[in-house]
Amino acid sequence: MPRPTRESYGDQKPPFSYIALTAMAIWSSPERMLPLSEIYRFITDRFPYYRRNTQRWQNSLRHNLSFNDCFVKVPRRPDRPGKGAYWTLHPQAFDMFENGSLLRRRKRFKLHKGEKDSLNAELAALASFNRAFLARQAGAPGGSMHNGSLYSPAALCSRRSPEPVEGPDTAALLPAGPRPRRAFTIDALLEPEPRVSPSPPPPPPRCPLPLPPAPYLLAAQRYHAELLAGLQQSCLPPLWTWRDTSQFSHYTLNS
DNA sequence: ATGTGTTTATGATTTT
DNA sequence: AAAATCATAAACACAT
Repeated sequence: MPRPTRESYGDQKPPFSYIALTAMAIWSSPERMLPLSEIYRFITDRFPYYRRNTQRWQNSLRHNLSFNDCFVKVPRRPDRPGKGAYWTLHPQAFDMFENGSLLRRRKRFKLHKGEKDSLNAELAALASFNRAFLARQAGAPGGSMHNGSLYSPAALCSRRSPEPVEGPDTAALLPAGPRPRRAFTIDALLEPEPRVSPSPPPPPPRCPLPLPPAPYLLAAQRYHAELLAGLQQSCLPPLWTWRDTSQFSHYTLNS
């Protein structure tokens, strides 16, 4: 029998759409979000078919990322420099595949105008937020950061900001859902955390400085934490589980 | 220059 | 048959 483990499809094209492949990649990552290059890598690592043809399928993949509302482009955290943005799945997009099987998509995921606008406002706010952070950081000497989870204490939050951080201050919420979410505005993010969840499991430990703790950095981290919380809440009971890529039936929700 | 993203267009395939 | 989904190409902007 054809060895059933490891890179099973060989040179055959796997029966997954690009949307499915991308969803796998994103969902297999610990943070549920990946930059483009790592999505590529996930696919080529597991499916030899895609080791050739590059340029072709990668173009298609990029097309899918920007065209489909189920994929959300999240700006990089300023303390995580790198090439592109991160891509994640929209919290409401988990029922895209019927029964959770990645083989065939059940319904198209399309956001309505208002929802899309809200989300875009959020992301734009975060982007300008990050820009302001970086600008400020550039203006302040001293702190040579870059070291894993740097929390460069000084160097930020020094004097008045030379440029008024101004982003869309629409009180945008991640659309709909019974999910209680905090408004994502710069002001809201800069405020002290209003006790989000009973168990605060922020992997990056917050610095307990009461007064001037790198507000931008904290806010960006807070944003990511909330995004993750939203994702996990949406899909927690059924988590992606697959042991191996050898059988597509393993690519199901909750198995 | 190259990697990322966005967008429009066209044809194939699948679902209903 | 019509509609939805999917694949591919291609033009373009933007940033590094």
